[in-house]
Amino acid sequence: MQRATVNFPINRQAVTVDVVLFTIQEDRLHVLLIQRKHPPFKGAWALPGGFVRRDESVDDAALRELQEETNVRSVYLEQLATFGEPDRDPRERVITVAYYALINWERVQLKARTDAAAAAWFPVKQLPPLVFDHKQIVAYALERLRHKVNYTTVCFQLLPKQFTLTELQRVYEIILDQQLDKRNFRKKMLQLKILKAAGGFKQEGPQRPARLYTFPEPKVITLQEKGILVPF
Amino acid sequence: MQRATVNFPINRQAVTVDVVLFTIQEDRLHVLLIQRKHPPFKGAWALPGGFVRRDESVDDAALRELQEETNVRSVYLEQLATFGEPDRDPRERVITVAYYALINWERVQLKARTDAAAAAWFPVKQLPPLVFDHKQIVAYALERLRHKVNYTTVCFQLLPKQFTLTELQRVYEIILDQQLDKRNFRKKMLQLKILKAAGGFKQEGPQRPARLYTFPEPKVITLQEKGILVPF
DNA sequence: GCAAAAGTGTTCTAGGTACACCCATGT
DNA sequence: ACATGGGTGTACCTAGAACACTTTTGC
Repeated sequence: MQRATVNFPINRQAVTVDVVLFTIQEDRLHVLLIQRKHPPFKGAWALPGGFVRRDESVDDAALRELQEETNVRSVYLEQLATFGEPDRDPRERVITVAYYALINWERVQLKARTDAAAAAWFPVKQLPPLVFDHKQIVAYALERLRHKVNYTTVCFQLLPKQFTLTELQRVYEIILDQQLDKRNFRKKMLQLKILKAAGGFKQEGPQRPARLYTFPEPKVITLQEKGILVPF
Repeated sequence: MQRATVNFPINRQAVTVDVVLFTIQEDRLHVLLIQRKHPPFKGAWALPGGFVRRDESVDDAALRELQEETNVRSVYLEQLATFGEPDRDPRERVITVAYYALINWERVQLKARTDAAAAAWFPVKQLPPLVFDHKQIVAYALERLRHKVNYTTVCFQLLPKQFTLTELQRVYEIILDQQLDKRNFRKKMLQLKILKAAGGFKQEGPQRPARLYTFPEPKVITLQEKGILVPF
């Protein structure tokens, strides 16, 4: 009798969101990390995140945390998985819903937050030690991103509105960590008919200007029917 | 100052797990549902699930709920996604971590639970009205299962230890909801070299006996390297 | 001998992979 | 004229898709 009523409050849990925000800088994939300002693990690096409020959806909480760190509203954000080992946080039981997000490097403007000492981008291959199970979360996010690249258009989220085919190919190469054949890449990308020539050209050095393209689809699309992008 | 301490208890949330348990009966994919014994929605059908306890991992909570319904310990269980709209439960804010699970029809033994009036299998194509967002969760589980079938060996979880190639093909056909070519199916399945002839034969009617196979790998494997099973 | 499911190979086609040279520009 | 990255086409090969008949058994 009493058990049912006693159990109720006991079952309430702390729920957080953590976001693995990727961008590309200097030809490498980077992840945004926050240096913790408060114990536990004060000074250690962690993923941006925080508590889910009672009046917002979990997705909204992730978006909000991201905005508080980066000042950016519209990023591509996708739920990854929920991590719920009872001892993953030493203070108390915390269940976290992990997300990953992609942002074009031109749009990033970091903003220090009150409860974080500093925010910085780290190359995903050279991460500092991370608190809790955040290393595992980043590894999982990277795995998901690598898979997703093969059959969706998530890569475009890492590029500015207009980009050249070579820049696009670089994004694929950086994420997949392997070189791709230029002719095969272009052939495949263009025959998908998802890119539109922007009309303009871009010239970086003393060479032939590169044609600029845009991705007119509103968001990320899955290419199951159109033709899979896969291993090239 | 006071804010930080006040916010803390407010941020505690009710967290549940819900499991979409699939099995195959009568050549159709079925889902296990529970008829609610208590308000709200008393008498309505819902996915099996319950609160995550403070001392167990979220995965363990899903396993425990499943055991309480089916009496079965080792099922294939995979986290699907977390559903966290603030108004998905009319009583209060409940965040649920959804799972899907697969079980061989021979191993299912339903057991009525104290807080559920009844448990029953429903064809996934003829579900009754479901409470909360459970209809959406089932749809998502089905989508995941259909994808997963193409590049993993999850299907074997729906079959007994020993099975014929025709039975295996039926499982694929039922899940994908399309007919497959017998010769191409067998060719592809056998060249993956993941099946072992069990030695025995199975005969159902007045026809040639079918060779029995087993799947010796301990669990579900991903076929990325071995060769993708995909659309046949 | 007939009904009913088990079992078996080949051809065609599409798409992935490998590969090398000319083009436009700035200095 | 040369250095630099942009841009283009073909041949080969593998894997998926389509397709029909023989085998084994019970009645």
